[in-house]
Amino acid sequence: MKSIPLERHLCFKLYALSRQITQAYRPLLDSLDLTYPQYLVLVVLWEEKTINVKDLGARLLLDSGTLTPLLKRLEQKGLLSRQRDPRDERSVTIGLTRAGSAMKEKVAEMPEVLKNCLALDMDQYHSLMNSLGGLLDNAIRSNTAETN
Amino acid sequence: MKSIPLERHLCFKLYALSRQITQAYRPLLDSLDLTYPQYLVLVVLWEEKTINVKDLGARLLLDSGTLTPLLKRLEQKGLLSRQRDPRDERSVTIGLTRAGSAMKEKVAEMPEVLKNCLALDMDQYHSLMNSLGGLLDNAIRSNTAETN
DNA sequence: TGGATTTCAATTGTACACAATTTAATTTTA
DNA sequence: TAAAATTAAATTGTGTACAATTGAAATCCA
Repeated sequence: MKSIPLERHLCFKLYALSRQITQAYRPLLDSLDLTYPQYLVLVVLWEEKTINVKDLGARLLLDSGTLTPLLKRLEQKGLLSRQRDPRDERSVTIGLTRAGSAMKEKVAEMPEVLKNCLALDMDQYHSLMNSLGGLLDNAIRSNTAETN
Repeated sequence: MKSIPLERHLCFKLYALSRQITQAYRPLLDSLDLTYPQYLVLVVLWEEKTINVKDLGARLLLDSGTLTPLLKRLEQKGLLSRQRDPRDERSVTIGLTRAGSAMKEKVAEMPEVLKNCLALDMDQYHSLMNSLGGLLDNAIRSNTAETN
């Protein structure tokens, strides 16, 4: 049986590219003592101001096993607060501290870093964004469909 | 300052899509007692028959810190062999066992799994493959460029 | 040629990912 | 309404990723 070379694997291109982008962000994020997933949590919080772990997980497609320790680290750094919802003690509400809000200004050059890394023009950017958006929706639907 | 919503982040789409594809592969890979990175190592070996850790790392963009324990696990499962190169004792040569070669037949439906997950037609597939290939090259070049 | 440098894999330590389980709280329903 | 079922986070355990260091071997070069 003939095997398909690594370079023809779409999954590998996505996997490798995603990691390379994280590498490109690393110098800036390191200087802010942030990891890439921690940055993504802040992106959501700059949008939402407040969100519980379940909804944050739904946005980032991450579960509490990943988020709980990550959120504790961000809390340790003084960037966010975690508190049980008094209306539903099962739920934990995440909110930004002043330092967490202020971090938004410090990551202003993130888009520029990505642009330099990928060397994409606006047309390619939007086209790729649309393709990936559709594929992500398909993949989520496909993975969510119960095999009953 | 206005913040960019998570959904407009190209990096997040790539990061999330890559993980969703791993999820789609999981049932099949689980049934074979393989992880996705372990599968990728086998993909390279089905191509090369034999390769050292350094070259394998260059192909997969992974370092020995990731590969050494991963390769030991594949060796434990009896899928590959690891041995010091007698010509250069610093180098470790990886080779497939019969079971490792035989695994190729068992992952035959991987492309079909991906196709069902993403619902891509051939044109979209090739177009995306080309875009991602170019971007990956750019990203690697950008990340490799020393900041001297 | 022999000490300095470089190279390769392994090791150490931190931080994700994610399946599976646990614990506590809420909701359903008999 | 009280037991059963469900839900939300946290916990546990395995396996990546990756920076930094280590140790051994090969290469450089004065």
